[in-house]
Amino acid sequence: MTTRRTGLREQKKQATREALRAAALRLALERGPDDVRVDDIAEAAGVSPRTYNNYFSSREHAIVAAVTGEREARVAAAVADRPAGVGLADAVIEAIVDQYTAPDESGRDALLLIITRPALREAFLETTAAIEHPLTDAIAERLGDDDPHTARVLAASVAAAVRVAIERWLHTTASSATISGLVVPSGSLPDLLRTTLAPLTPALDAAEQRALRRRPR
Amino acid sequence: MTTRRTGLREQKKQATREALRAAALRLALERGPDDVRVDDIAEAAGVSPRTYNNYFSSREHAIVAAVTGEREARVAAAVADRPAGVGLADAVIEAIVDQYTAPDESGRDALLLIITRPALREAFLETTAAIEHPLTDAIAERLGDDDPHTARVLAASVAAAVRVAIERWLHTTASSATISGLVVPSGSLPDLLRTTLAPLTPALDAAEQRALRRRPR
DNA sequence: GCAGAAAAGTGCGTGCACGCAAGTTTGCAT
DNA sequence: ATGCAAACTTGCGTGCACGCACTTTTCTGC
Repeated sequence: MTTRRTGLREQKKQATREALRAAALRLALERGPDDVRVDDIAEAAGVSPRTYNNYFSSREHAIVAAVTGEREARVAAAVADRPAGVGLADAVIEAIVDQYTAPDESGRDALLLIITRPALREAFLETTAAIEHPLTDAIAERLGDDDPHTARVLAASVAAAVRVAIERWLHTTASSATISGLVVPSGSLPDLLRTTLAPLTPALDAAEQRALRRRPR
Repeated sequence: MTTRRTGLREQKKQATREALRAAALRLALERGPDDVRVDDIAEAAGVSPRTYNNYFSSREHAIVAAVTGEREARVAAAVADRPAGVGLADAVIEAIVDQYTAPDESGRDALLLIITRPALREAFLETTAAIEHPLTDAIAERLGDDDPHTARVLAASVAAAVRVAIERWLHTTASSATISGLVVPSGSLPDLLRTTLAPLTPALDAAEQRALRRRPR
């Protein structure tokens, strides 16, 4: 199940990617994200600047990636892992809530960093799009791959809704963080995700019913 | 109803924007889009290169904008114009189909240009995101602005679905265009849009029912 | 009308993304 | 073992996005 297409090659690749991620985050935390050049990141990770952007298309992506990790894969796995008994909507929503609540990103200050800088917030929002394809597969699995297009649309919609939720979360926490100093009341994120995703429940349910009717197990 | 915030100022601004759009498209058609520098576009439109990207964030956006026009505004208006009797789902879906079928973009060759070049296809896909905010307003209007958040999520989902539809359309037409030469069988786009948007109908209906129950007219 | 404010356009400098064409490492099969 | 092919890295060059400070134009209140 490990994503190991080929041996040594892929290992080094992941190692480089991880080194870049770590270096980017470390430097950003040390100096503040505006005083980090991609040359610095590349040097710290021991690769050429040119190689750097074989991995990341922007400085911001590298930093954000260090915080978000491989969340998209984890979300898809979490959906697949829910017992077949629970409804599709529940499976999807709870999987997402779980993965976005984890151990609070194993780095509060990193999250704070992201929240404050506009460019990083932007990049952070963009990561929501990454769950679309893994989630498509996970949903298609549950619907029985008869109609992969429906799964795709649903996954895209869920991803869009997650984006909206995080947008709102960033909006509110940015305001309150400005006021209260350094408080990051991330406590409301799960609720925000649930309420934002709620309007999509009927669509998920309907698709599930259709699938059951077509392929009664 | 005209977006006229202030007089002469806004006019000149729109004129410049239009000049840039036109210049970008003309040059792209003349020389092929890869041989157009933004300096050329700026020069052709009579502004400095620096001014150019006060208007467009990339060369591709300028070209695509010339073809898509202000579609997002037209979609929102079309939704608002549907009689109050028709259901929300129908209003939204048909408005979108209409606006994406118009007179086939008043320029077949321009569309063909977009379809062939990867960078332009990318930019074209991104335009779907632009309908989110206007559409949010239009949907909120129909739902009675009690809960603007629901409207937002639905609009974002619809935009995502439209993106998926166009992605598929580009995919299929790119293949068939390669084979058959210059044929652009855009005929299937409306159908594609309808089937792709269909899975969202339950969500739109449910939101509408909730609104009706809360605010029986 | 006129003065001051606001906004649009401009010049310049910097950092970055990305294509291309080597060079180098890894994998695989003989 | 060894040679070949594919993948990854690298240097270099080009075009571009964007911040900043400044000029010019348009708007607003007196």
